[in-house]
Amino acid sequence: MSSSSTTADDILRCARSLIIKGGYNSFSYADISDVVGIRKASIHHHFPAKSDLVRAVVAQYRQEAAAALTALESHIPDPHEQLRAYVGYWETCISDASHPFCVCALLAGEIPVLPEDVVVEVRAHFRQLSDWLTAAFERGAAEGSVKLTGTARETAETFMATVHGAMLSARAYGNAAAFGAVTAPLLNRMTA
Amino acid sequence: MSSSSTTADDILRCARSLIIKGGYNSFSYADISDVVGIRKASIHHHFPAKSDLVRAVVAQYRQEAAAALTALESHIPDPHEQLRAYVGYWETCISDASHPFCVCALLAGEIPVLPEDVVVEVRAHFRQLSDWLTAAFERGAAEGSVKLTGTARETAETFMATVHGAMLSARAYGNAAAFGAVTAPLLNRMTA
DNA sequence: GTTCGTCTACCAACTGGTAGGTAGCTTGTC
DNA sequence: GACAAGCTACCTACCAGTTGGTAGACGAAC
Repeated sequence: MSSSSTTADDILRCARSLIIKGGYNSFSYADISDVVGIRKASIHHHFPAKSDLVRAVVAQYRQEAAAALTALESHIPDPHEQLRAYVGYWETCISDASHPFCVCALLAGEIPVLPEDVVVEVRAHFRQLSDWLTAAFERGAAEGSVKLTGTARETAETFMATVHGAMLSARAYGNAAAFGAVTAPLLNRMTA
Repeated sequence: MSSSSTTADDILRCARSLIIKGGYNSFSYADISDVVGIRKASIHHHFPAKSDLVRAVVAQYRQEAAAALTALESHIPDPHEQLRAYVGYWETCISDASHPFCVCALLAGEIPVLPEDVVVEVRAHFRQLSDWLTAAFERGAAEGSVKLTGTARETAETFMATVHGAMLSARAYGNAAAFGAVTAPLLNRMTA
């Protein structure tokens, strides 16, 4: 259970990037089999059903996101700069095409056709991110470095939605710069 | 070509609502066959390949959207109220669950796995909507009823992204009210 | 008498998933 | 130190059901 089993990690990594490409129904165990260099049946050994695999991908993603947001909080004291760093992270991911979409934002669009346990994880990610953003806006407003529109929660929800919509626009236009074009006014407006 | 062929329309309508549910790869000709009450092979008579069908769905959707936006423009003179009406339209669609997602916003997320001709249509919708919003913001700013953040184009792109992200949030939370919670601050902030 | 819409009957490829076997490692016991 | 037992990770071989798509026949309508 410690570390040796890199195969399960390889499968998770591969599944993640396939999900980012086109969601739950856009990939199969055969696709993973090709990339990881393992037989289809062996994937079922690690993740009995497809829903198990995708749930594991989202759970791992959420854990990493939580850790990254906590790290960001401890490295950057100013809430305004934290929000900028969050957006900057995605700007980098999109422009180098390494990880050009939030796993949960993509899966959220497919929720009506997703297995229930995956839906639960996706929903939890939205709550988690909204909570973090709300806290940042609250501190920022208290310190006077950030301007709210409505409550901190409302401002955070609007902020999150805009970032997700910006990912969609970048894909639609086939142009990574579209992400920055959307988020730059968002960040500017944030300043009191 | 005139009107008699309602079957093709039935197929288009059905395909549209299936796409709204979960995107390109979440439905099959068999699903449509069940709903429309026609054999799979007969669907192929109207739309030889799946990409033809989906391209037609998006093309029809774009045409309807263009007509609706034009109508909205002629009925509501004030640009600020036009933008409010646009958001209100989606708020209604989402709360009565009749049509709870923009076809093109959903497909945009899946672009890397979509047939090229569908991608072209989706991209065209984003341009079309962005143009309409930009024009509204330009007029609104000129008349003083709307406040810009950056250029009219930038403001429009941010506005569009926020509305799309709000659809995603409503799905993720499983709560139609989440759409309004995101868009209310968006509309309030718009006021000079 | 040809065009149109639908049908039945196929198809190969792929889907997620299962059954059963095997090689290698670890563990407990004599 | 030998050896059986159990476990893990992988394999081949298979499954039924579904996928998008085709061929060709039929009746109705213009």
